[in-house]
Amino acid sequence: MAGSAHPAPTATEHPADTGVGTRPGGLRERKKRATRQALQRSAVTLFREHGPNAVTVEDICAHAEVSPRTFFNYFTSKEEVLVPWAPETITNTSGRVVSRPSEEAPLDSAQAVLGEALDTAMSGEVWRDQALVLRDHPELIERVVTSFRALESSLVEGLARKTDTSPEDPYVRLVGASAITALRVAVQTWQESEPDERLRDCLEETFERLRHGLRPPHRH
Amino acid sequence: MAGSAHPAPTATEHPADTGVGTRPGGLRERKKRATRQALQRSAVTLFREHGPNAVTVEDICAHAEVSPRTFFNYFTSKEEVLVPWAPETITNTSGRVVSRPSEEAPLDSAQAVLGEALDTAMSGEVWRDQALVLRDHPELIERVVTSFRALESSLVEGLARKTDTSPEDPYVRLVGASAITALRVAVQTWQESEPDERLRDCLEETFERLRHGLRPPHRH
DNA sequence: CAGTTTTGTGCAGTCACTGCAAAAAGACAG
DNA sequence: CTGTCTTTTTGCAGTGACTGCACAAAACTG
Repeated sequence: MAGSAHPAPTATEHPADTGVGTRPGGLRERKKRATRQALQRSAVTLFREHGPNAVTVEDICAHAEVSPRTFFNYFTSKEEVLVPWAPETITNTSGRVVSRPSEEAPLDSAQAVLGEALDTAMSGEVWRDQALVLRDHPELIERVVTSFRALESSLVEGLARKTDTSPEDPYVRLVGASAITALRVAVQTWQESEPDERLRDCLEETFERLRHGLRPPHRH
Repeated sequence: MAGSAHPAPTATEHPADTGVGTRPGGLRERKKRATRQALQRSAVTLFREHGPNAVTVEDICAHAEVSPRTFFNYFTSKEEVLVPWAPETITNTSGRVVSRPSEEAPLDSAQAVLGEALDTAMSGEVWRDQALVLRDHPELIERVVTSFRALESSLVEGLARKTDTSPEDPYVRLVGASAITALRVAVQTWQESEPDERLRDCLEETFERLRHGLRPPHRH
């Protein structure tokens, strides 16, 4: 049956890579998601409680009731549980950019797509604790930065396709990188602002400054 | 002798922190610099030859002819040898920003200061190999990102003092973060450009795009 | 139920990194 | 030169992240 959807189903897949053709209703799928979520929730909770340094992978797994070895079937490092983006979000980003209106400026497309990504992230159950842990332990950014770069790459690829250039084009690269930077600064600003401040507004304001060429704000 | 230059000379200092009052001519000072340099040169060279993954701290120390334990007296992680900034550069940055002309726009001050920092880094003997290793092994950026954040912090602090605001001010933060991003993109672009391209020009062009609000370039 | 595929687990091993205490070596006064 | 103080190097023992491998357990399929 060479015409099957899976040309090479023989390859052993790791639990983390949800095979494309796996039906969402299966028990395996549900268990996999449950395990991943349990590990992430346990880890983030313990990080928040005792500080990331004091928490070992063994602790996390004890709390999630799985074997220590299993942790690394789902996350490549202890701190990866702090990544706010679903793998799917990163993958989708380039496509979302492409399907923005063609007359829209690249920076605006980036803002729109990253805004959606942020909404998705914030709807996750662990978002708040993730953000707090990262705020209180800036060293951990090291371990999370790779996922931001992945998001940036996807963003840049989308922008390149949309503007019919290459992902190596300096302009497109700068827009992508600056957009991610704006995202980071917006979140940081938002975290320190009044509780009723909306993240969407912080993001808008930050991108607005970028559009104004980072000129100094007016004094009154 | 409480009147000495060192009020508390009893504290045990680690070799990495060059005590403020140490005379530059002393044999200790020279040996310390030599050891640090030997370790860095050995590490970067071996990284370039066999790939960072295949090189252990033990290998590095064997090549530099010091004990493995000594490595961690100078660097906090194996990959820290790839940081292009001298610790001094990071420290000086805020001051350099402050001493820029007062009428200069913040983004321009940042460009000027980062340009100098880049010149300093490029004058180092290991710069080229550092850059190549980082280009060929993007995963390692994780371990270097902290030093970029430190540079960013120093930059932001200088900008805040210069514009008489606080380092938490969203505008100042964004300018600092964007400037570092521009630096990164400029270096990346430069690495892929023709060999006669000047890094200074890439930097100028990148900042120029930022000043133009990241508007799309004109089509001809 | 029997066979296949995927997921969980145990085990052994490598290696980065740390604290501690003692050895080695430079600095300095007399 | 000698003894003393300070700084740097080193050895040692330990923790814990992470990996490869082989096998057990569980889920899917017919």
